[in-house]
Amino acid sequence: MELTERKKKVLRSVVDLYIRTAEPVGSKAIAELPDMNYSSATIRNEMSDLTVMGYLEQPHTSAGRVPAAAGYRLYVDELMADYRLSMDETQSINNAIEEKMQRVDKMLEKVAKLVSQATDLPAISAASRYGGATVRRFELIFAGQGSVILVVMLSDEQVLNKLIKLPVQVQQSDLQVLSAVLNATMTGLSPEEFTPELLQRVMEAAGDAGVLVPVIMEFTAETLRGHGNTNMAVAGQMRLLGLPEYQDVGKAQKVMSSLDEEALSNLPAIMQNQNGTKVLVGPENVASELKDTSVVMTKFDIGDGMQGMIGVVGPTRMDYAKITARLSYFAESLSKMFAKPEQPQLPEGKED
Amino acid sequence: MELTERKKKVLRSVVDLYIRTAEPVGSKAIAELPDMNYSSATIRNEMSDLTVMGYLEQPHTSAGRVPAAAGYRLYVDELMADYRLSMDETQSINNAIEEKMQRVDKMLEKVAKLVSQATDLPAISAASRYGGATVRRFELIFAGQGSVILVVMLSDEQVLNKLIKLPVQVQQSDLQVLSAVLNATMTGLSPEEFTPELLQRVMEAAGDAGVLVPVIMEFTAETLRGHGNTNMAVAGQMRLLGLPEYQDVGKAQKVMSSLDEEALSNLPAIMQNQNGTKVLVGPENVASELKDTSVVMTKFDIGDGMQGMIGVVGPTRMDYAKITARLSYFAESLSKMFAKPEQPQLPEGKED
DNA sequence: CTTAGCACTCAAAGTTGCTGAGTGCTAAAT
DNA sequence: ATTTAGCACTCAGCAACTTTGAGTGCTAAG
Repeated sequence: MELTERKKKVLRSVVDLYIRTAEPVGSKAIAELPDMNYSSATIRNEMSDLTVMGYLEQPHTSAGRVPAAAGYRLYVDELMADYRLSMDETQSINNAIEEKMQRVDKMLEKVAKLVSQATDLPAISAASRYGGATVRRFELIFAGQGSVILVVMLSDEQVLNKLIKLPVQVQQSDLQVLSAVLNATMTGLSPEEFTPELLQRVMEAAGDAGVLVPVIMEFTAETLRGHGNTNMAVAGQMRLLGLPEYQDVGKAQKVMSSLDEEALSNLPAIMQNQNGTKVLVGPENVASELKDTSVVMTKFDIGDGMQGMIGVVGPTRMDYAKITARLSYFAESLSKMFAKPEQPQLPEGKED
Repeated sequence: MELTERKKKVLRSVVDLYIRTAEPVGSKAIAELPDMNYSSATIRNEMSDLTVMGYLEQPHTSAGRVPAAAGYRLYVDELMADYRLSMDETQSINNAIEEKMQRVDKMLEKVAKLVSQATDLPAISAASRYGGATVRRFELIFAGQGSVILVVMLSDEQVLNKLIKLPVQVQQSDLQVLSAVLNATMTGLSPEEFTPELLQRVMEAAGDAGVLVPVIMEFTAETLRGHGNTNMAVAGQMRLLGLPEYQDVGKAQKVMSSLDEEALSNLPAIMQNQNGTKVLVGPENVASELKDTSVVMTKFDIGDGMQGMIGVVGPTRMDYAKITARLSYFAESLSKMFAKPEQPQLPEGKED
C-alpha cells in the first residue's frame, strides 16, 4: 500500500491530537479539524489503512486510534511542524542559564534541573571528556608539622590539590628535590603508564621524601582516570507523575526508578558520534523499562576538552516539536555561555 | 478523663497495628491480639474514650480507628517498644558505609542514598560547619604564560585552589612578595573583615602583582562564606510511591515535590541545638505540605569542625521504632568512620 | 472516489443491592 | 461497678447489571 500525501496528513493530525489529549483519536475528531476536507468515513478508511501499515494502533475494537512506534518515528522524521519558540521561552531559558557555573558536577545538576523545568519532563545532562588529560606540572607545598600540600596542574587547565599528612617529618629541601623528580618523570603520562616500576624508580630518585610517592601516584592516577569518565545528572523524575499515562502509580514507579544515572548512562555514549538532535522512540530505547518512553537529546559544547549533552525523557506521546526546539535552543545557549571569554576556565580548580 | 494503663496499652496496640497494615483498626482486631485479655466491647469503650481524648480518629462513622497526631506523639514519646537491629541490618549498614568518602557533597549524596535504602523511605543528609573557617596560609604558584595558581589552606585543614589567568605578565619574584603580604595581612580573618580598605592596603603593599589582589580576595571571601553554609542532599523521594497512602498520584506528587533541598533546609537548623534523635510528627512539621508526614532525624559527627545530620521522611504511620533504631545506628557508624585515624582528612582537597 | 447511513462493539459511567467490618447502646453476667 | 454478650444500625467496598456514547466496518448511493 502506498503512503499517500493524504495518509500522511491524517497521520500527522492523529499524532498531533494524541499528543495534546492523550486520548485515542477517532475519525470524527480528525474530520472536524479545520483544514480536513473529508468526511469521517473517508478518514476512517485512511485510518484503517494506516493501521494495517503499522503506523497506528487500536487499543480496543472500538475506541479511536493511537500512534504506534513507527507512526511516531515517521512523525518525528518528516511530518512534524517546526515549533517556533516564543520570546517568553527564549527569554526564560536565557535567564535561567545566565548564572555563573562553578564546578562541572554542580553545573550538570543545575543544567538538568533547568532543562527539566523548561520542558516539564525528567531531564538528564552529562559531560564527558574526549581524550584523557595528563599532568602538566606537580607542585609541593610545605604546610607545617608533617603536612604537605600536593598541587597538580592538568593539561586541560584544571588544578587539583590534596593535603597529605605524614607520620614523619620532611624537610623543605626534600620537597624541592621530590617535586623536581616528579616533574621530570611523571608529567605527560596516561594513568596506564603509572606502573609499579615507575613507582620504584621515582622513589629511589626522591630520597628522603620518597614516602610521599605512593600517595601522590595513587592520587594522580585516580584523578586522571576520573577525568576520562562521564559525569552526569538526572533531575525532575517526578514530573512524570503529572502526566495522564502515569496516573497508575505502579507504572510510574517502574519507569521512575529506572531513571537514575546508572540506567541512563548509555545515553551520553549514544550521542558521542551523533550530531544535532537525536530522538529515540519507545522500543528504540535500550533499557526495556523505557520501552514506552521516548528520549530527545542533543549535544552542547563546554570547551576545555569536554563535550556536554542534555536530554529529556518523556512518554512516547510527548510534544516532539516543542521539546526538540527547546532542547536545541538550550544547547545553543549553553554552548554560547561556555564560549564567553569572561569565564573561559569553567571547570576551575575551585571546590568546597 | 484519665489515661489509664489499659488505655495506653490499647493505644499502643492500635498504633502498632496501623503501622503494619495502613488500614483503620477495629476493636475486634485489638481484642484478638495475643495478650489482650478483654473483649471487643471493652476495647470499644476504651477506643471511644481515646477518640474523645484526641489520641485516635474515626475516618467514617463505622470503620475502625486511626491514630491522630497526638496519638503518634504519645506513642513515640513513651509507648513504643525498642527495636533491636538484627545482625543482618547492622551488617548491611556497615558494609554500605565502609567505602572511602571523598568530598563532602559527594559523601552527603551517598549517605542520603544509603539511608534511604536502609529505611526504604526518602532520606536527607546535611553537613554544616560550626564556627567559620579562616585562612591559615596563602601560596602562589607561577604557572607560565600569565597564569597563576592560588592555593589557600584553611584553618579546618581544607585546601582549595584556583587558576587565575592574567592579561599581563607577572614575575616570579612579584609573586613571592605578594604571597608574603597576603600571609601577613589576610590570614585569620572572617569574610566580613575583607573590607575595601583592606583591599586598598594590600594592593598598595603588593606592588607589581597587585592586579591579582581583587580576584584573590573575592575568591577567598566567597569560599569562607560558602564554608559557613550548610550542605545537603536528598535521595529516594520516589520510595513514597511504594506506600499505600501515596497510591493517589495527586497526593504523592504534592508531597514529593516538596521534598527538595529548599523545602527541607530548615531541618538541619532544627537539629543544631538538639541532641539524640528527634521526631517531628505530622502537623509539627513546619512546611504545610508535610503535615501528613513525619520526620525522624539525628546527628552524627564528621570532625573537622563539621556537624552531620541524617533524617528520614515518611508517612505519619511509619515504623518509628525501627526507623529510629536504624537511623541511630547509622549515625553512630558514620561518626565512628569519620573518627577513624586512617582517613582523618575526609573533606580533603580533592576534586574533579 | 467519496460519503451517508446503519448495525455492531466495547469501555466507561452509572445503578442497585449485598456483604461485612465496625460502631454504640443496653441489659445481663461477674 | 466492671465487663461482656447481643443486637440494631451505619457505611465503604464490591459485584452484577444496565445505559450511554464514541468509534468502527461495511454497504449502497452520490
